[in-house]
Amino acid sequence: MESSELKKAGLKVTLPRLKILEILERNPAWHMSAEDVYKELLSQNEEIGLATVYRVLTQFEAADIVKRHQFESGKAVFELISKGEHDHIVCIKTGVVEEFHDPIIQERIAKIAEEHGFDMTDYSLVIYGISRDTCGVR
Amino acid sequence: MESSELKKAGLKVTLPRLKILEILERNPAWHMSAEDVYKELLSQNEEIGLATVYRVLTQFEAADIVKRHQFESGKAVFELISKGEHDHIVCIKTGVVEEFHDPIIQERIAKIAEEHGFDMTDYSLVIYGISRDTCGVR
DNA sequence: ATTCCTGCAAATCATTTGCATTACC
DNA sequence: GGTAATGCAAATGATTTGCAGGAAT
Repeated sequence: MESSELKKAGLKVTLPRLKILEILERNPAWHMSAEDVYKELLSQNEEIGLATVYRVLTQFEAADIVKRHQFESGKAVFELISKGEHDHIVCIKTGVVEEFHDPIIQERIAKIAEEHGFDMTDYSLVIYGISRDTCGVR
Repeated sequence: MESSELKKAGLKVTLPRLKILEILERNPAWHMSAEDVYKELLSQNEEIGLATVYRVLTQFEAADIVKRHQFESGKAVFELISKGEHDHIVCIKTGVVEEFHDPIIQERIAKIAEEHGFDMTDYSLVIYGISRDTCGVR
């Protein structure tokens, strides 16, 4: 049950938090903005304010339940952390997001941080391009 | 002379544009936000509005004179493109930005884009961490 | 002269916050 | 019942835009 995840994070189990968690789990492929989550709630006739969505997502981030990404679009998107580490490749036309994982890159990144005398806390790698599949060919 | 760069981009040669270009060139190590540039202008007693700074930086971006980066800080930072390609390593305590360049990573990135059927237009790689040098040890 | 550029103030967008009310344990 | 969470509206911070006046070619 999902409520245990919330308790473990020291968050009271409330309807908004459960609903938002459920929406994120139902959209495994998609990286959702706060607005996206809010619209989804509206379409389910849930009376949850946008401010609450922001608050909950921020709490989830602090609790390592979701990860916040800043792609080029200006608005932050969130995804569940549950699935293992991965990076992103984003279509600049359609917004489609795919994921990848490359041990060679990760190893190099760790080495570079070390060489620069940094204790790495995180990194962000996003490839931007045009998906030949979904954008038709030219 | 810098004015040729502006003309080539189809931009009229004006005082604000020259001043901003000069400031970016004088701060080679630093990645400046619009606000940073604006403050620097003020300290030089230049009567240039913040809106103009934003407009000029956006035009420079479109003309491939500068690159816009969205680090985690919430505000965009800009740097001259002139220097070759490089990626960034950012100290989350001090905001210090260092640069690096790794052909192995770039090669892998190109390959990954290819494998996913993307025509890569760009990518963004930022390492976050704590700089042992500038943050003292603990 | 014409067209493009600038400054200012007001507008917009994403996100955050204050406060009175409500829901959990 | 008491504390923490929510909804709403107003506040904030970064960036953009409308418009009238000014500069560059």
